Amino acid sequence: MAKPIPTIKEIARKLNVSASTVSRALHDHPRIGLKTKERVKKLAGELGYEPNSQAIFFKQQKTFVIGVILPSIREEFFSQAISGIEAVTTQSDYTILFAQSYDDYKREVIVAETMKRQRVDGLIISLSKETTKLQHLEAFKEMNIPVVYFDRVPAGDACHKVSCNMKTGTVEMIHWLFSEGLKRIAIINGPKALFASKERLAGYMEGMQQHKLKVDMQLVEETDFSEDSTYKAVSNLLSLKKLPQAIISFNDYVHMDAVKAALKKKVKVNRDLLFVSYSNLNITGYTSYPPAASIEQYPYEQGKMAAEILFQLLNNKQNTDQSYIRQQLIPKLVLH
Amino acid sequence: MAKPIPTIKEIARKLNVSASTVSRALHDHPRIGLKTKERVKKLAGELGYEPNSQAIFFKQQKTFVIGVILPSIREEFFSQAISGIEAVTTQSDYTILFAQSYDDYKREVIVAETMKRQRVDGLIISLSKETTKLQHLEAFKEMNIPVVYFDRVPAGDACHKVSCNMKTGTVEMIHWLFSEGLKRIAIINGPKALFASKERLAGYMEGMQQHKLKVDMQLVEETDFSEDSTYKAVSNLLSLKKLPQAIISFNDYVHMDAVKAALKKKVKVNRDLLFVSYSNLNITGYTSYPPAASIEQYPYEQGKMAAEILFQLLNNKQNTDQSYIRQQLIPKLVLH
DNA sequence: AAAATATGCGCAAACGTTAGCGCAAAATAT
DNA sequence: ATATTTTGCGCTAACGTTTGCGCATATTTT
Repeated sequence: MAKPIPTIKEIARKLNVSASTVSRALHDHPRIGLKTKERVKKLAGELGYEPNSQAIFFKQQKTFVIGVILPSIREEFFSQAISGIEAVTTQSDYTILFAQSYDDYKREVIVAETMKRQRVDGLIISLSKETTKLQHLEAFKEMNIPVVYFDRVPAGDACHKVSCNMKTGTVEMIHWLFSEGLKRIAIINGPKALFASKERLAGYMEGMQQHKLKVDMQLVEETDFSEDSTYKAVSNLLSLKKLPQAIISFNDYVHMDAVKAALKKKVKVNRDLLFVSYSNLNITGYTSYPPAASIEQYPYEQGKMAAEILFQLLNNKQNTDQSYIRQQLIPKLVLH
Repeated sequence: MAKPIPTIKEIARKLNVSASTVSRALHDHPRIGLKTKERVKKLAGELGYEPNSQAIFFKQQKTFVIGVILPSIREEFFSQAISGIEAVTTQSDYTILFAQSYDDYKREVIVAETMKRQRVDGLIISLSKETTKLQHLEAFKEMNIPVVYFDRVPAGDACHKVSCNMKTGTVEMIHWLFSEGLKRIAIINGPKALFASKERLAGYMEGMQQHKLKVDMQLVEETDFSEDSTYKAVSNLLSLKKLPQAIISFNDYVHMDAVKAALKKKVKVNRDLLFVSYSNLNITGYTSYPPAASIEQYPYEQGKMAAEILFQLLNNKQNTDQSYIRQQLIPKLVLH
């Protein structure tokens, strides 16, 4: 019943040869005779032999597995990103050990440790929004396991990372809004701690200043991404004496909640008040009020690039070159 | 520079004790003296020792990894399902080896083989829509690796599976449509090969017959899930002499494309023609024309149940009981 | 015919960890 | 004081695979 999983040893025993001969025969080693090779391969086929990667990788101190930690796969942004990663790993016969942090720092630490124990060959991670300390990830460096961050990346320079330059993107957005004649531009930003929020804010400031528009901090709101929090932000903006003419939402999800809130307040969306956003997700195409413009952040490409950088690091094991790779994608403003 | 990854051996050497003592000390084995335990744990902490799961699992012939193969994580249904799976695996210190088939049979075969080589302890899979042969998965059984199917399950009885009873759900849907006074009910079904399509069709037939509505096969269309294909299906339905009063779409994605098509044809969606669907995804809440009713298929719960069944099988390794576990969830009709 | 080379295969060690067994010394019971 | 138990630890083998080395036998070159 519980048929034993066929091993090289078993094949060797049945064929009265040594395990090394079987191993070499299966790998077409030149020093093994043709007849022996055939006998081995035939039996291996019949038995349905599958090499035990666990054993091989254990011996080689390599797993051919890379860890991927994302905040939440339910977000289209991340599900596209992981597909980009997968596109690269598949080509190199790597597999993905997957976990979500659910934007929970503690969980991120736990799953990171699990992956460390599993001896992933490398790690690709997009940080949880709570994450400020990086010890759990520094530990990978000490074990010589390369880590590549993407999208939600740490601020410092001492890491490999891929991200979109949201500052540039935001400046471009402001340009466009200005060219449409809109001057009172509000922004619903993410939590201040997020690097992504800082970038957006910096871009907002710069864009406004480039057009000699004075920055009114009443127009800068914040959301923790919950629907309630976004609702509050919209309420605040709509209760200003001088109403904003445009609202930039942190991403398409915030955008959708913001529109929902505005509709409740009887705002004529995209007529009285223009809504624009980041991410450019497919789903907004199905909604009643897609953003008038959205900044494409290329999640698939970001994932792909992160994976490519990781493989570059894996193949440069000698690590002669200690510099850090930092790639920035130029986001694109997409008009709808 | 390339600091060696700390091992038990290294700790043993530095402390002048044997490797077995270190191993036992770290596991709080009663036969190890208190002082020794402390010395070992202290050094292990300083060195940042992490047990090498690869080695342990190799020895134990167990990986504490389960494979998960899904058609596409971009679909909210599957991203919810994997979260359900993860909720269970986390509790048991298992990790997820993840891959997508992209609804491509060949890819499904390839990733299944990779997982076999990686010696996953078990596999959870939702079949690609192209999959009709199951040899690549039968191979797992021969290696005594349990396989649990969910949602897109094989038709036969000889497997463990979790799914929603879409026949019941469809009958219920017809009941409701009938109670709303609608009698000419069309359905845009999925590819005939899919078990899910067969179930829906069976439910459709039964529902119609229960209300003495004659089944007009002109009202039964089919889509391969591409936007074009769905567009064609809608066109066909709208060119019938007697127009349908309601359209049941295979899922919410088909529904959204169907609505898009209908709008192009100047149909007053949900007024002249009622659109209903399956899946009850969150995103439809943000769309202009959410389905008037949708059948909740509990993806999170399906994933969770599949994982629970898998663990049940893993813990019953003796496999005394050779029966197959088949769970059916009762779908719920949600009105919008 | 002897020497050099090529061919075909086995032996043994190694990767990191665990667990059964055994052995000495210390502690307890007789 | 002797017998028994307990405590603390080391030795060894094992998991499946790969690989350097070595040893025959077979083939080719002088």
